[in-house]
Amino acid sequence: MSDQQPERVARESKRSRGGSAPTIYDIAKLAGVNPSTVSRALSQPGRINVKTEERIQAAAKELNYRVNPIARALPTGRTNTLGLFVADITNPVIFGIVRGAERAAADAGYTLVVAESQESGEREATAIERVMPSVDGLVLATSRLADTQIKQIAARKPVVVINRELEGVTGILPDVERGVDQLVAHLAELGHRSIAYVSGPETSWVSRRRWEALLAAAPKRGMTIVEIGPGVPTLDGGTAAISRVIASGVTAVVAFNDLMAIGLLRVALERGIAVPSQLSIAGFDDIFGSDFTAPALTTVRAPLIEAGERAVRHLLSRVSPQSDDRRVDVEALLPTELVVRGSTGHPLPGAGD
Amino acid sequence: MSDQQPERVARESKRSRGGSAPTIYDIAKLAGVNPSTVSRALSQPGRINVKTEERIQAAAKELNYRVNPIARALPTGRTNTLGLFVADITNPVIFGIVRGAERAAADAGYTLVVAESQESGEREATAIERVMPSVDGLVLATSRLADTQIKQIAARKPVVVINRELEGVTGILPDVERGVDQLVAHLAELGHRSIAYVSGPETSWVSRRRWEALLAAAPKRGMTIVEIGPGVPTLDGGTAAISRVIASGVTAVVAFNDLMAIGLLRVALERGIAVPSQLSIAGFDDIFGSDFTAPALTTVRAPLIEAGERAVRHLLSRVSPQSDDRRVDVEALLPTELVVRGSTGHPLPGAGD
DNA sequence: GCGAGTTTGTCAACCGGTTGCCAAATGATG
DNA sequence: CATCATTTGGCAACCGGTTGACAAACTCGC
Repeated sequence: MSDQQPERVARESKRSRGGSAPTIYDIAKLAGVNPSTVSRALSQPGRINVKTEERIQAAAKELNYRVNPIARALPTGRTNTLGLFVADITNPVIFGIVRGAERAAADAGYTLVVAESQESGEREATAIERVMPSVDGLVLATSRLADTQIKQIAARKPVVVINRELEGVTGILPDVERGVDQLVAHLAELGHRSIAYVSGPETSWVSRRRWEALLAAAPKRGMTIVEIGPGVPTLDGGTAAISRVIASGVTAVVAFNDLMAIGLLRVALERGIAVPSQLSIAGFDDIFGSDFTAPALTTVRAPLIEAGERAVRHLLSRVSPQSDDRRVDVEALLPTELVVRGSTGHPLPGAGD
Repeated sequence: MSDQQPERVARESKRSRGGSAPTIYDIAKLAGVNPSTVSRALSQPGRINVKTEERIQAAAKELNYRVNPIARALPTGRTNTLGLFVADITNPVIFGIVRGAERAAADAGYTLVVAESQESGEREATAIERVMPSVDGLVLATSRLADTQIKQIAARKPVVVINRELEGVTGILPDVERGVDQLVAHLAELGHRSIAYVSGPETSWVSRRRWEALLAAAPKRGMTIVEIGPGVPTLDGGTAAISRVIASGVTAVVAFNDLMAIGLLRVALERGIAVPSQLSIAGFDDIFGSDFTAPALTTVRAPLIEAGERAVRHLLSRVSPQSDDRRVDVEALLPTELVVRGSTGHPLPGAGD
């Protein structure tokens, strides 16, 4: 029976009436070879006779062929896509991470899916669940998930977390001590003897780390330090803390992040507190806009773009080991550094008393 | 011949040794039905006997089944993914758009792919080409592509452009006149008689529109207006324009966007020019941080989150018509409004002469 | 000129769903 | 109880690539 390839014929005829994108079958027909040969020619250069390969390439160009990533992903399981999950995409701390990640992914020919959990662990879990099957790996930048949840996810797909330490999961971490030491030294040099730390969310690993680093550094310089918080990591979280800061009698306050620091700065100025002479203020991250304030904000800069880049590059090295010769150094902590601007200065004699 | 289902058997046995995610075949086996029945039960509730459907649901739950979006996308062509393309993800104007788009997409169960062209039309074209087959539609937020290129893309997939007017392509546009009228009226009221507009990139549709609106509004209030530019839409672009602004002798300057306005503000203060008494400065967009400056920036706010939301919602209505009853009103322009802060004020007598 | 070793390209299964078609089962009706 | 209409669910093709196995064609040495 001439059961040749009825369905194939049907397909060709359907295809020939244009419309949808060209497939390797179209190329195969045009070049007079088998579809699998086309597939090899396109994805494994050298596997095929040069002459044939050229013919196929020509046909592909003529049809303006683009490989269909979805069709390719199905049998291979490789989607050439990475997922980036952030808690709040409008938080300027995120921008740098997103940019670095996007750039590193695009450079490697990968697509980046960005999802925002809007500070909700539940939303985050849902989004991850949905995206999981169609990505090769995930970057969790400011996860609101519990450690165990993250570990479960990491057991299914390669995961990199940023600013979080988790056993068995690669973390991109800042060298908190470095910047904090610089900051504390800077404040000590200016003549401050007492600091307050306005902390961020209770669950924030970063906030704890910053506090611990301050707690270790301050006594070494003969300074006292108190913690005020926890608070929400926003402008409002900063403004809300001002009373307690003032009540504490310190001459310098370090906020969990720049947003809170700016909130503090604003409300301090509103209340007629001179910055920095009556109260020095410093933040963390050096976000966009932190030099817009008057006085501009002293802050401990974190290399956010590099964090995003490194996270993605590490993920790529795990996803496609051959891709990059130079392995990403995940172990090394990201260097943080103090950026001195106008919001810190010598305390007035008697300030803070 | 008992050619029963040799391959299926092989598959099952492979699958049974765990590892990969459960499939509808696993569910089918567990529930004792055909895979196609499982597919129907899961994607067309009601098509199947209630009793059977329940059994399948139970099996799915037991196996913790998640539909594989890639496998689903292949035969249907629907990926449940949208693409968002921006020129510069660190530009604060973008943040709102991204957030609005992400939220609207997530709410509809869609995944958002974000790609950054880094101001390069070529990169943008490449990224679009790569992502195109795996998205159901695209939002171009700050495209650097030529009109004809965009039209070609729009012919292949649903496209929505933001802040750009293009025949045959849906555009989400701001009501520029509204905010500009308010701004010009505000300046006139303060006593200004001459304005300069520091324009953005030559190719920017928005910059042209803003200039046209100013050009129309200023004379109505008996004010003169000059254009200075084009310039790059960044802080540096603003600072670079200061000499020409001063030379023009105006008492008020309106910058293409907030970044340029802040650049102008900074360099003006550095040069000892009092703001606003010697020079009033205003911007556009009301980006994050535009109220951090001293004085805070007067600006024409654009509802960016809504722009992103509306873009995606419109796209969704085209992609899955049944999804939403209420159609998105794309025609309506997004209302812009003046936000008065400290950077505009009465000109000093003799200022600008 | 012939057998061994390589290269090249074809066959067909497969990834995990979706869906048109149809037969069996069920239910309604006379 | 027979007949016809309606559900219900199975079969198999299909989406567009990838890839292991293998046969045909080609190369080479003796």
